Amino acid sequence: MARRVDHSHEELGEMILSAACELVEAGGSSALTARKVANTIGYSPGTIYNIFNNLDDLILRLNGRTLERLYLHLPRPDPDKSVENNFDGLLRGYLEFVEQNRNLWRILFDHRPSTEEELPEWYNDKVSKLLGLIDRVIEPHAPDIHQNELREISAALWAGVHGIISLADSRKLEVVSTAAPLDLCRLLVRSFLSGLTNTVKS
Amino acid sequence: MARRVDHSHEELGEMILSAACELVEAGGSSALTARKVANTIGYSPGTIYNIFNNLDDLILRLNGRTLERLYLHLPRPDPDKSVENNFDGLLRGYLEFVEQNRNLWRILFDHRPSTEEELPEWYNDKVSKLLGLIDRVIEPHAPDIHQNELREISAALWAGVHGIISLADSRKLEVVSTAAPLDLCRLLVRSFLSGLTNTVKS
DNA sequence: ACCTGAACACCGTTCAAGT
DNA sequence: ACCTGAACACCGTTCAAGT
Repeated sequence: MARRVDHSHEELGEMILSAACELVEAGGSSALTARKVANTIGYSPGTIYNIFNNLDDLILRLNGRTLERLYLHLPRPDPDKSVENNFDGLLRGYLEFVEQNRNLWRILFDHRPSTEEELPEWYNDKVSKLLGLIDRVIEPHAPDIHQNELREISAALWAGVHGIISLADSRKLEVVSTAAPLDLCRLLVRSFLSGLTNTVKS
Repeated sequence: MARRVDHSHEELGEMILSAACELVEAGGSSALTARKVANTIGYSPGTIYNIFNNLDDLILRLNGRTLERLYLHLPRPDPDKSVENNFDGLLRGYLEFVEQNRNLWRILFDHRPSTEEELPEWYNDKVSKLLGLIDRVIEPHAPDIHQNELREISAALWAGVHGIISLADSRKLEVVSTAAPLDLCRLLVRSFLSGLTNTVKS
């Protein structure tokens, strides 16, 4: 019908992502549809596809923002504190974020990269930045460690914690334990870190 | 159109679940639709809803079967073997199952219980039976442990391993480590078990 | 009693046609 | 050049009407 110069390409992208964010926060991932986004910003469905390749692409950008916000929400590791203290800070920060942004957090991990293609670099960078926080907690604990080993340790620990929180979120741990997710995470982290020195002989 | 006594209520349930299983194996969760299931078994869409409450209910039953099959696929812990050996057996069995049944495994964990209602007892029993395998591996390692603590340890360890495998599956660990999931799991399990004795003073 | 299949209220995505 | 909105090919779910 019309050519509208009300909003630039970039502005439209912003508006779409904001609308998507609101819709997910309010109604979970099933509330995020191209039609609803279009409706929210007062454009037609087709407009979404002028800016994003498809819904998957849109979700990937949204998840990028969530990663960014998570990074800003987590406390910075303090070299003067103990490893356990620092890790506990990250843990509590992460759980707090999950609680406050449950639906955004869910869509962050529910989303599976569509095909065999790699995730874009800007996305991997954001993930890497987050893992860097864990590196910085563990590094002083094992100063002579190889960079590769450090990354494996961070990855294993982070993935382990994530597993507990994500299974707790889908209520698949209720059968098996009444313990709070935070306590299970602490059990995992403490034992893992305590056992690390015996296992990795650096 | 017709009353068909070709198949009993139970037979229809079987046929539907088999068809659902095939569809998921072949095309992932997005290939599982009521219409396709109906088509596969030669009935109308409405028939599905005579047997199951809705698609969620159908998926829950399908997941029950997957849990059953996973239990049968895993090796039984051997009291004569070491904890590490036994756990490695479970680990390799689990990874093998995931590889051979990727789409069924994905739908098992993607599925989030719809409302606030509890999971049915028959489902929780199947999960519990699986966790029991881990209990039996750890128990001889710490014979004087409380039942509750044992369950927490099993849960934390299982969830941790699950986290690694599930993040690896969605390629969210590639950025951070080139290590194979099995190796990351071993790192987690070994350090955790090694550190356990220092952490839990039973 | 059992099963149908049309109907309702939705989807993602495309693309010829308008301004 | 930009945006539309109708169109296509799908969804889950229901329920009056058939046998």
